[in-house]
Amino acid sequence: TPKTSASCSPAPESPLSSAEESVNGLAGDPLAPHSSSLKLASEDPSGGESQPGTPLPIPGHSGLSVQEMVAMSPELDTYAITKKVKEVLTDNNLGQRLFGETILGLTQGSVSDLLARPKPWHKLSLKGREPFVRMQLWLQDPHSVEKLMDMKRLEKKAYMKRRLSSLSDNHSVDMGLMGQDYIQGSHSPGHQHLKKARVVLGPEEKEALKRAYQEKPYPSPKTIEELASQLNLKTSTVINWFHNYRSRIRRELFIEEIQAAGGLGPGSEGGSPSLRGSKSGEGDSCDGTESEGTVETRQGLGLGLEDHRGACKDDMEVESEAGGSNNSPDQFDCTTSGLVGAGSSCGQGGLGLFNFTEASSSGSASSTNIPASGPARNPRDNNLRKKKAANLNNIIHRLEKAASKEDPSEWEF
DNA sequence: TGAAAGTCAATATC
DNA sequence: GATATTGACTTTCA
Repeated sequence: TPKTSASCSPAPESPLSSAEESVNGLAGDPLAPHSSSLKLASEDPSGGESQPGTPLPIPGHSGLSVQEMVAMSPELDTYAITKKVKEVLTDNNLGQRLFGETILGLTQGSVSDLLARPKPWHKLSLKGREPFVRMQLWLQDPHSVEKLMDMKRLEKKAYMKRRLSSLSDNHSVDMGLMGQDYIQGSHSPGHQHLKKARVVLGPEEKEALKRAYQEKPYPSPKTIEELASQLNLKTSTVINWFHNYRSRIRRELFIEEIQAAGGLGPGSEGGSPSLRGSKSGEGDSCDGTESEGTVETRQGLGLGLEDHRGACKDDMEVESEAGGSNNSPDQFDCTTSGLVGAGSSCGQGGLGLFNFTEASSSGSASSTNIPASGPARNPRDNNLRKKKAANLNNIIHRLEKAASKEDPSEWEF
């Protein structure tokens, strides 16, 4: 995991003081967290642990529901947010589980996925945007880290207490450990759940499914049946696999595109996911039908969290507008992704999360996502192009097939 | 209504 | 022990 040290990032003890400064400068912003104060579960009089599904209230915005805040939020750079969150968590040795359960109301796996493969803002539903808004607000809280640390300490303390009492009770069974053997929420031995056996597909099965996907990303029920019987799987497993694979490959391609857009290699920093979003993967990638906005700074936040809409921006165009990849990762806070817009100056005069700036999504000019020409900049680029070409070929193939059949019911999509 | 999005949670991996 | 992966399921959306 690459760790970057932000040249103008705040000290770990106050990771986002610059963000707060910028936020506090927003007089009149109804959503600016002026008196930002995360209410951690440790502050909960009940002392109860925060669980996924019961995220913390949004600090400083008690009058607004999360949904309202999400709806009012300007476009956020999800990639920059997750990058910063990862950085703060790593720097302060805070785990995804604690962060997820306390701040986002999500499980560790979801957090991991979210942090590793954030989707572009404009591709997220309102629900999907919620964790990013929460992350953003968390980042804005100058005491976010210490509160989470307190939480961690409390958890550890409670755990030790449980261990100790179970030991002193001299139970034949260690209740403290036993809970782990039961499905969450049911630690009673009397409710020993039958854990649903998890289907684990073997390499050959996966390979076969992938091959089938290459042939037909949207297999017909008949094909699914055949695949299921050939591989000795349930049809629902095959259906699920295709759903998941389509969804995940789409995200993978998105990440690759981001890196390619910035001329970056794997693991490189600096590309913004929202530079260019695309539906890719199963052949519905940007085909010129998706509108886009102009690349324009949306908001600064003092975290370099500008966002850029550009679903199908030409690679070279994006590269030039984005400023290429010359920016050092060290400059993240100020110049995330090399996308610094007016008003973003690392905590000074930056804009808050909910400070609406000039929206740019209206003026749409469609352009193909796959450059008709232009030299590939790196092997990853080539790879991406090949994938895109394959997808387009797939679309063309299906269209041709469809066109050759008069009866629409015979069309296979 | 079907596909996509979002998430959980078991399990693999580091 | 923490994080990553992924099959399954629920919710949302067009």
